[in-house]
Amino acid sequence: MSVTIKDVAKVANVAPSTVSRVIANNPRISEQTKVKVREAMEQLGYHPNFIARSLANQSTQVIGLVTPGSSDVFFQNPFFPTVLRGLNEGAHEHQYALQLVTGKSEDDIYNGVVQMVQGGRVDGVVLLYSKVEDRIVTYLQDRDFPFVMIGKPYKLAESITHVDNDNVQAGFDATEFLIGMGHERIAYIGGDKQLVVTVERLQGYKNALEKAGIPYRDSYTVHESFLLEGGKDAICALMDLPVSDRPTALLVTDDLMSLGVLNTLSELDMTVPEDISMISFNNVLFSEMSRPPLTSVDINIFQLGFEASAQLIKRVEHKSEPHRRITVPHHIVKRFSTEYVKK
Amino acid sequence: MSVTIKDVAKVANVAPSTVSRVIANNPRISEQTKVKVREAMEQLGYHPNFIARSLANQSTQVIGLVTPGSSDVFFQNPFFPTVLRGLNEGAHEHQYALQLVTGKSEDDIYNGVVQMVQGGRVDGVVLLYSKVEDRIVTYLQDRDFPFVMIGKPYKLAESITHVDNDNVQAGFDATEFLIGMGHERIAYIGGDKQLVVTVERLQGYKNALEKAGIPYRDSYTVHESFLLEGGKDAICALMDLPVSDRPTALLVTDDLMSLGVLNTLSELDMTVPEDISMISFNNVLFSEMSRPPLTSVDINIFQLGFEASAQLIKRVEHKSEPHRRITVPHHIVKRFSTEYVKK
DNA sequence: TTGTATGCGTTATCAG
DNA sequence: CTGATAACGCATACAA
Repeated sequence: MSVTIKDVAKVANVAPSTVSRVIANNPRISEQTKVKVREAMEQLGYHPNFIARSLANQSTQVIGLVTPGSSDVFFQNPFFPTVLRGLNEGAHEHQYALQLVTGKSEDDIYNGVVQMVQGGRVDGVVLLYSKVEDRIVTYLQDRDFPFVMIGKPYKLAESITHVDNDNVQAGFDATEFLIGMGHERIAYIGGDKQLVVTVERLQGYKNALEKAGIPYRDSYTVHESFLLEGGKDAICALMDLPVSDRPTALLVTDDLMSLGVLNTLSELDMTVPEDISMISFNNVLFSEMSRPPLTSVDINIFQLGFEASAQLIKRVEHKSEPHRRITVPHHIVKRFSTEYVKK
Repeated sequence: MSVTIKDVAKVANVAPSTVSRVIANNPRISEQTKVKVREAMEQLGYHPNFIARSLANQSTQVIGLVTPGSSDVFFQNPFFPTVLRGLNEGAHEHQYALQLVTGKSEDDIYNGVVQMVQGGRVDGVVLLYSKVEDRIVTYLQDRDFPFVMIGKPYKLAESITHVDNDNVQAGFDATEFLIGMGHERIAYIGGDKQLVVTVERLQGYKNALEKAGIPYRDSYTVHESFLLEGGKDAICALMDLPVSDRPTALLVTDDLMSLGVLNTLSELDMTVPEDISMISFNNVLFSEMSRPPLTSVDINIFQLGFEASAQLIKRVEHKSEPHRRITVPHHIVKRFSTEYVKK
C-alpha cells in the first residue's frame, strides 16, 4: 500500500488531522510542527490521495471535455489539437486535469456525460461545439451543473457562459477584405448549416455585400459538410459559369475545406490567386503549408480553449458567477491566396 | 446532495449493502429484491458515485495519457488525434475513461505523472512516445505501476509492454518499393535522431539498399526535427547536385515533413513525381490532400492507440500478465508521388 | 439470501 | 495551536 496521512502522522508524532492541516497550509499550525510534518512527508515520500480528497471535498479538480457526436471527424480537424492545447493550459494554471468523454454515437456521449456528472468524476464540463437542440445542454442546465460552451449557444445565450468569436463580424471582415481588393463576384463556401458558426459567417458575408451595394446571389452560396471533398460539384458548377459571371473570389469557412477546394480548382486548371482569390478561416497550421499559403481569418483557437477552461474553473469555484459571453478577437492573416482583381 | 445508495436502500426497504450488491449484480441476491432495488434506483434517478467507488475499490477506471515534453508540437501532428481516437475506443470498450497529463515543460509533465500515479487518479498510463533515457519510464518501472508505451522502448524492451510497428521492415519496404520502380539514387529525410523510430526506419532503408547492391551514401541522409520547415537547406543542397548525381527519389519519414519538402521542391521548380519521386510515412489525412497526393506507408495509427489501451487494461486487471510486444502491421498506400524512374 | 460493521484516505467540526 | 471523531459514498468480510 502507499503511504497515507496516518503514516506521516505517526512518524511526526502528531494527529492525522494535523497533517491534513499542514497540507492545506493552515495558518493556525505552528511553523515548528509544519516543519516537522513536512520532514516526515519528505522522508516517507508521501503524496496526497486525490480520490480520498475528492470524496471528502466533493470536488475532483477535473474538467470533462465533451466532443461532438462525430468525434472522428472532429478529431481530424486541426481545430481540435489547438483548442485542446488552450484548454490544457488554462486548466493547468489552476491545477485542474482534463478528462475526455468517450463514445462513438451521440447516445454514447450523452451517457458518458451523465456518468461523469452524476458519478462525480468532474467538477465541470466544457462543450467543444455548439449544436442545435442539444440534449446535453438541457441536461446540464436542468441539474444546474457548471459548464461552458465553445461557440455560440443555439438559444438562451444569456444563461450559458460561452466563449466565442464574433463570427458575424469575422465573416464581414473577410468579405470586406476581398471587396477592398476590388472583388465583386464573391462566392461563399460554408460548412454544415446546422452549425451556428456557418450561419453567422454567412450573415456577415451578406452584411458586407449589402454595405458595398453588391447584390446577394443565392447561386453564389454553397453549403457542404466540413469535409475535405467539400463541395467539389458545387465548385465545378461555379467555375463552369461564363467568365463574366464567374466568381473572382471565394470565401471558405474552414481551412480543411479550403484544401479540398484548392485541389478541385487545381484539377480544373485554375490557379490561385491568379485566376481566383480565396480567403479562408481558422488559420490552422495547414493554411500556411498549402500552396499557395492561404490568407485566413485567425480566430485564435488556442485562446478559445484557454478562456473556456479559465471561465469554467471560475464558475466551479464561485457558483454564483453571472453567466457571460467571452468574445475572442480575430484577425486576418494575409498570405498569398488573395490578390487584387484584374480588370 | 445527490442520491446515494442509502436513499435507495430506504426506498427499497433493504440494507445499503444489498443495494451495492445489486449494482455489482451479485448472483447471491434474489431476482425479486434485485427488481425491487432497481425500481427504487430508477425512481430516485440513482447514479453510482465513482469517486466513492474508486476509494473503496482502489481503482478508478481511468487511464492517464502522457504526451512528450513538446506537447505543442506533438498535438499539431495529425498523428495525435488519430492515436487518441484509437485509445478512446479501446478504453471505451472496457468502460475506462481517458485523462490527460497536462504540462508545458518536461518537468511539469513528470510531476503531473507523479501526481496522477501517487494520487491514485489513474489505474495505468499510456506513454504516447518513446524517448531515449526517460525519467518517467524509470519512475513507473520502479513503482511497478502499469503502463504501456506506444513505440519501441529505448531499452529493456522485454520488460515493457509496448505497441509498435516494425519500423525497420517499414523502412525496408518503402525503400524497396522505390527500388522496384527503378530508383537507385534514393535519399533519406528523417526526423529527430533521438527518436527510436527514426533510427529504425533508417536501418530498414540501409538494409534495402544493401540487398539491392546499392551503396549507402552519407550525403543522402538528412536528419531534421519533425517540423514543417524540415530540412529546407538540406533539400536545396541535394537538389543542387549535378543531375547525374541528384537523387531521383526521396524517402521522408513523416507526412508533415513531407508537406514541407513538397513546398521546398516547388520553390525549386521541381515537380513530383516527374522530376523526383517521394514516399512518405504515416498516411495521415493530409497525405491524401496534398498535391500530388502522397504515396505513404500507412502505419495504422488508430490501431496503435486501440491496442495500447486494450493492453494497458489487460495489465491493470491482471497484474501478472507477461510483458509483450504488439506489432501493428503497415502497408504502402500508393498514390501519385511515386513514378518509375525515367531512363 | 440479506444485514451489520468496518475500512478506503481525506477533510472538517468540535472540543480542549 | 492541536487532537478526537464523524462524515464523504461505497464495497466487503463476517454474521445471521
